Amino acid sequence: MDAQYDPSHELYWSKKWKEDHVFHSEIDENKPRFSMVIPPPNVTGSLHIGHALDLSLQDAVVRYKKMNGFNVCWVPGTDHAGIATQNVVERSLLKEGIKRQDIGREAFLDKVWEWKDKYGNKILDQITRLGCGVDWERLRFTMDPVCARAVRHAFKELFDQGLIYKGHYMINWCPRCGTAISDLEVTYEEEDAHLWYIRYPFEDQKGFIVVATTRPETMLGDTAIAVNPNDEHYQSVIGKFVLVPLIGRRIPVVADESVDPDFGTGAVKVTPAHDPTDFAVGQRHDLEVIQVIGLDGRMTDAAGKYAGLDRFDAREAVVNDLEKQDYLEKIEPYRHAVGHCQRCNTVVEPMISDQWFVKLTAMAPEAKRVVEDGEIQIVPDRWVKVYQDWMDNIRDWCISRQIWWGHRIPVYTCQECGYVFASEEEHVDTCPKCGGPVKQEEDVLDTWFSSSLWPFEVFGWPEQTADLKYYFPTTLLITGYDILFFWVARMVFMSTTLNKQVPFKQVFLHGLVLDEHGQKMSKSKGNTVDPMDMIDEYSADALRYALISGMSLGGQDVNFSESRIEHGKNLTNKIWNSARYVLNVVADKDLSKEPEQLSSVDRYILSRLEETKNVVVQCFDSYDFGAALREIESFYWADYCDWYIEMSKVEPTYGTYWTLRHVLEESLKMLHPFLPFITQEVWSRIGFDSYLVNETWPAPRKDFVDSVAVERLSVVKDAIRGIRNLRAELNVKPSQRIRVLLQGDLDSWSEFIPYIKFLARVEEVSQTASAVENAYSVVVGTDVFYVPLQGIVDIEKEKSRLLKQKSDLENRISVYDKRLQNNDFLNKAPKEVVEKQKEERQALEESLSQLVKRLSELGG
RNA sequence: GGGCGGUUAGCUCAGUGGUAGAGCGCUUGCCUUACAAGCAAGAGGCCAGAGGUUCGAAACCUCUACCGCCCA
Repeated sequence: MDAQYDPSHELYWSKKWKEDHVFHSEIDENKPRFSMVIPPPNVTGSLHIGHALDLSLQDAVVRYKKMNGFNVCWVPGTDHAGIATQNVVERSLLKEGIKRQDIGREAFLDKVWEWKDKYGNKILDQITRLGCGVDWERLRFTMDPVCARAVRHAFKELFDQGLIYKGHYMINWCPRCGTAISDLEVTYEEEDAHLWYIRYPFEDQKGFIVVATTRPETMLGDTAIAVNPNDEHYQSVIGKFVLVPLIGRRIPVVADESVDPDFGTGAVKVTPAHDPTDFAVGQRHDLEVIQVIGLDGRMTDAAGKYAGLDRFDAREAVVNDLEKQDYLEKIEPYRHAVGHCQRCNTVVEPMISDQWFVKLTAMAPEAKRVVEDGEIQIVPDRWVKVYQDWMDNIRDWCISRQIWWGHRIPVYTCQECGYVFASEEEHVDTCPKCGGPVKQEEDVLDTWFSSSLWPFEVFGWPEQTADLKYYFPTTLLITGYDILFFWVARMVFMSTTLNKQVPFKQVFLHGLVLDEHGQKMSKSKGNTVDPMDMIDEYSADALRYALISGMSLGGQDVNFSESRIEHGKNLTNKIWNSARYVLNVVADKDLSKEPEQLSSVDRYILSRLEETKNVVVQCFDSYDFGAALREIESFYWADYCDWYIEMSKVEPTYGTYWTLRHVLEESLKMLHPFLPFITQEVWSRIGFDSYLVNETWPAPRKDFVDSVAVERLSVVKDAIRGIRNLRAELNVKPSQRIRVLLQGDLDSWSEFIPYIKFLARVEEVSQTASAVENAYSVVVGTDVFYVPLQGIVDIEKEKSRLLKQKSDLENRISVYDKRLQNNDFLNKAPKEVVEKQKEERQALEESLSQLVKRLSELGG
């Protein structure tokens, strides 16, 4: 084994796991079941750091559950990402000067499939590289025939139940993507903008009414002015008519409750075609709807002389003309939230059009109930409230997209009789009623529609397959809180409606990965981290370490830093070298039998191992993965490597060798969910030809719990640290061995003297009945170690050392005294706490009296 | 406007009512034959502020300030 750990074998193991179907699951009624579906990543995408965290966590759980005897099934797959994928292919076609319309729908879709077949495996390879133990034989793509079938079935089912409908409503339109998008796909950003105050003259030309707007270009589509019915200023104008500046359209002043009297002048313009609130006002007052902005973001013919202008150019032009013609009262700076397309950041245009909707308003109560009743447990539970609030304010979901790549809406209209129906069949040519020709809807479904069926469609739904019955509902879902609404909630809607069952029993929502200063990563900030670069530079284990060790129980965001991943790399090197040492030492030993004799030091590390096992299991069971990892790491590095391995070098016995090896093996098992590669590699170096993930999780060994040994060792460590500290302070060369005299019960120390000699570089420890002249001293409890040094002992230095220790002790004791002299404390605190405090004070007091004695010997 | 997080060492963060921990960074000394990707020893904190509950608060409650996120 090399002195430095080389992670290049990671490639070997990830390939082996896949080739040997290590993570393949089959139905097995004799084992407890654990099933989970991967949040399917975008097939056009590559792994980003957020995926890496999400996948590392899932993999850790999968390995942990598998080692605990579960029949684990983790289903992998990718998402067809309608708009994103279409964009990518459109862009590449455009390089050849081809528009998708030029080649038509079918040819275009062929191109997309070609593209997918060529590049769509990238992210799957990356998942493999990260070490993920997914069931590759169950790999799914959301456009697979089985998923397409599921989508059609789900659609028809919901359509027939009246839970999907087509409607003429205001939706969010992205002019760049050329499609409707859902409310969730709009992100609002605060922007510095303006409020333009525009004069609308009354039709009799006697005065005008001033309205404030952030969007002057939409005035071309104004069909009313609205004021609040209770606004005294405007009582007299309600019912009157004004003329829209620049175009002269005659529009009424209406009274509507929705108008905020405190906004602007208290009077607002109403453009039903281009604003959701105005749309509602328009419906209430039966106003005309004039669309002045087209689907391409340019002004329509209805905009008169502005027709053809981009909406933002039109804004400038309109403002310009208003100013010229003296319709502009004033301009104020104004900060407000502007909706952008989540995908391309284009400013979203509210637009009225015919779209398909899922009636979430009808489905929300059940989705709410299953969480309320605990049928689904959301962890951390603070998300429950967020989820419930969202359900309380739910709006129907616009699912139609004006693109080609995706699941085409399975609704047909008979060209003869006009019958409209949804079908589950892949192709429908004739009307089931009259046999006439039918025409299918052109639009495709929101990608999230198929994603919402993911946890059951991957098991063959709607067929009631054996897999579906066995693996569904899934046990756990792990994903980031950022897709709670996008995905998690929608799966609940779909499953509770279509299956009358929850899609998963538990959801763990983790935080997002931020940069090292807690900033969101973004390309424009230039602070993104490519996980594959990190893997290349540091190893997948190190990356997994950096991500998971940064997690805390509350599901906080994880700050990613290179220093953390570097530490992960150091940890793997530490594991490597400690294993290298141990394996070398035990190489020729037959350690098959458990030893009959164990030293205190052996019992100490075995007992600490038991404590660690307990904590780690508790952490896993409470989804505290970061703490689990930190706990094992600290046990392995601080207890096992820094103390036990070092101590094992002193007069090793069979028990020592056995313990060295035992703790190594058990530690490897506990580390395996987090660092699968190095642990597997070392496991094989031990000589095992098994996969570590198929080994059994370390079982508790109550007989190894030995608090006395742990307590003894803590004192021994204090002695060693004390002597080391003394050496360091006095600049004693590491190579120089020193003599030590113990004032105290040598017998009680005898077992540990060899360790003290080795670790504190002590030549000899002998006993002394009384204080030693000309020596430094280390007080450990009631005992004193004297260290006479050749040459002159600096009495003043020794005194000041001891005085500092004395005042530290006195300070600590005074805190205890304050507490123990307080009658309220003595009466009200639990007895065992009082006892413990007394004991602790007593121990400090004993050390103090030794110090005082020592100081008086020095004449201080 | 409504809601949710956060504020602890220079930086990034853990912390379960009983006078605070880690990693990185810093100082000092060590290539001590597992590991310099390491070892040892150290320095460094009125736990954001103010009230309250409690025998006792970094932790529980209330308010304030600031930072961040989500929703409208």
